[in-house]
Amino acid sequence: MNPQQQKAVDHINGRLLILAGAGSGKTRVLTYRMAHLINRHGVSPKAILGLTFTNKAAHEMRNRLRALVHETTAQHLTLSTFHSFCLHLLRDNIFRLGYTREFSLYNEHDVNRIINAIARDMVGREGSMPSLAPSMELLTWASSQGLKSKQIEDPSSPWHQTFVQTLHERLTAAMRAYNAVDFDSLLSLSVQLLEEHPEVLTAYQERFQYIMVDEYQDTNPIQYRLTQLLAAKHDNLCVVGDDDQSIYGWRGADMSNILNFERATLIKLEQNYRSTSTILTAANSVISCNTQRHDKALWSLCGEGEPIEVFFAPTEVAEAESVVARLVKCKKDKGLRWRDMAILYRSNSLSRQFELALAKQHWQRGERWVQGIPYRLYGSVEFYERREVKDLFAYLRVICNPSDQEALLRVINQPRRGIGEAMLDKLTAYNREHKKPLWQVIIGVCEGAEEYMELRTSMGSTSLKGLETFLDVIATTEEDLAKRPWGQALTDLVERIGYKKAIHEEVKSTQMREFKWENVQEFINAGAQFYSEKQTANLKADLSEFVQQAPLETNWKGDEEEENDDKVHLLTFHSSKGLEFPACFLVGIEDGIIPHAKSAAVTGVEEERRLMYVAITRAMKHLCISMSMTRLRMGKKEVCRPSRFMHEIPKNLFLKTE
DNA sequence: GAGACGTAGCACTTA
DNA sequence: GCTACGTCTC
Repeated sequence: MNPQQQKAVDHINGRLLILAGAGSGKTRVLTYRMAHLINRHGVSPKAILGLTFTNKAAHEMRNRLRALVHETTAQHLTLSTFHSFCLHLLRDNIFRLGYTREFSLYNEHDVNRIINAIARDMVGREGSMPSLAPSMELLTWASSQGLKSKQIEDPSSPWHQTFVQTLHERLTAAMRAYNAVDFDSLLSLSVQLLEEHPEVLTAYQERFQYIMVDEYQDTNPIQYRLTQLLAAKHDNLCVVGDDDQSIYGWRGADMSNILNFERATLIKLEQNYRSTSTILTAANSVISCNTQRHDKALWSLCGEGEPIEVFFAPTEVAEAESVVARLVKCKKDKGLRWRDMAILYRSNSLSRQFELALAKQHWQRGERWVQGIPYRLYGSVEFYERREVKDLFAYLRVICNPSDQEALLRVINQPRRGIGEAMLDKLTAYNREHKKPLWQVIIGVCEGAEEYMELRTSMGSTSLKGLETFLDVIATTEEDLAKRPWGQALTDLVERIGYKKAIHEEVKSTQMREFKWENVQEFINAGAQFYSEKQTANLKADLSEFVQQAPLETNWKGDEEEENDDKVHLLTFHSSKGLEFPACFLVGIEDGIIPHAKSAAVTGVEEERRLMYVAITRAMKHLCISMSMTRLRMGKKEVCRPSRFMHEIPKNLFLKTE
């Protein structure tokens, strides 16, 4: 521990702000501080709460803690993401707000589908749909800020303001009717619950005597309120972050939370243990151009190291090929493994050229020449997001929460069973007009209840049969899950709906088919494993727990397995935060890409500069920055200029190459 | 002929 | 993944 780190560990009471620069040992300080509280001050591990933004950070913290305290002690701390913490809080208490414990958890994609449907209904069947992108953006913003419908503003267009307010109102009503909660309302409902139910708040306040928040610069107003509420009694709130690494303003993070943290002791961690001084000088001089920041400068004892390599390529293809050639050279000359190297870019679309170049490249493995450098592309579709997985989860969602109309519509005709759009329109129109849950409308139609006869007779025999089959699948699966091991019940579900055949018919390439089928198997395995760990008597409670945690679980296969693979990393600047690599290649460093043309108007150039800062500070020893002089955009060749941030790095740090 | 379904074309900031 | 459009089926 350096003196500042030690001070942060020892300072245990009251409000503490730790400004932890990139690579300054932030996680180390946090975990030592937790261990210190337990070992030295006799604090119960159950009284400690650590909130993070990613599962990875939470796992990492617990893992490191295992080395410092007893294994079982480490299990007793609450170390989780904001979202997962709120999920558990709501599971126990959401009944107080009129939802049931089996509520469905929607991700942004689910919500967008609902918004689309509402907008379609508002515009009318015939009317042409305006682009919903601006409205979606405003809605997302509103929910990250915890706004009510009437508080949503769009100064530039009164019409749009009203439109979005109405959308928001109807969306909120729909979510309530579906007994569903999205990622943002996971947080806002938790705050609402704590504010409206003092007995719940008191219980949480009394339990958590020491609260620590990681990546505090990324908190939004709701997360701010949540931490304030939880910490109000004991006031032992320690927040850690780096205002210079605040790169999520566009999704509602409010930097003033860290800039104006009240009544706090301030400790700055400025010694960097990651990078050479050359890399840090470059990073410092870029970030010092920002005005809104706590003043600080990173320094390191890692030595000066190599200069920063810079090159211009004539085209994006040439840029990718040059970068890949340098990877090979790094491996050969510096003895780096593939996994020690990363290609970083501002937007996902830039990855394509590099994937192609990596696949083409020949290199020497041992005695042999082989083609294709192995790589790991971050930000590809998460397991839970894959269509087949999402479909199967949707069946389970319908079983534990039949009000979940989004899930219902997703699988009612998947695989196809003859219920088309026209029929679904009729059903949902009835559901809206008569304010009956869609699920009940379907049951009513199938059973031929009096009030549904008119609707029933208007439907074709194929559609009716399809509905009956669907209801039967749901009922049988529910019975199965209640009395048999889930592994078997889920296998039967997949069999019953003929999913293998459906995949076979729908997907052309053998490789893709196999991939999808593997995902189905993986889904069944996940269910079987959950069942073997749980096995309580209450099916709905268990099933809903299984279903609810899925969207929050981002790494199904586990990071460790992936991290041990020897592969080059390809990732965006955003997803690189918190990581480090011996060699980093920053590509496409051109004006319009970074700073991004669309960003200036939204979150301003300072956030883009912070993003550049984050990217630079990922590099430990070797940093290479590249750009292309031309680039294809929408099929047209355009001339590019180097990013303005390049001019903010002292020239003497550069080594220009071809 | 209505409705279901298959196919082709397009997508371009960041989680 | 979404939309528009052509073809197939009840």
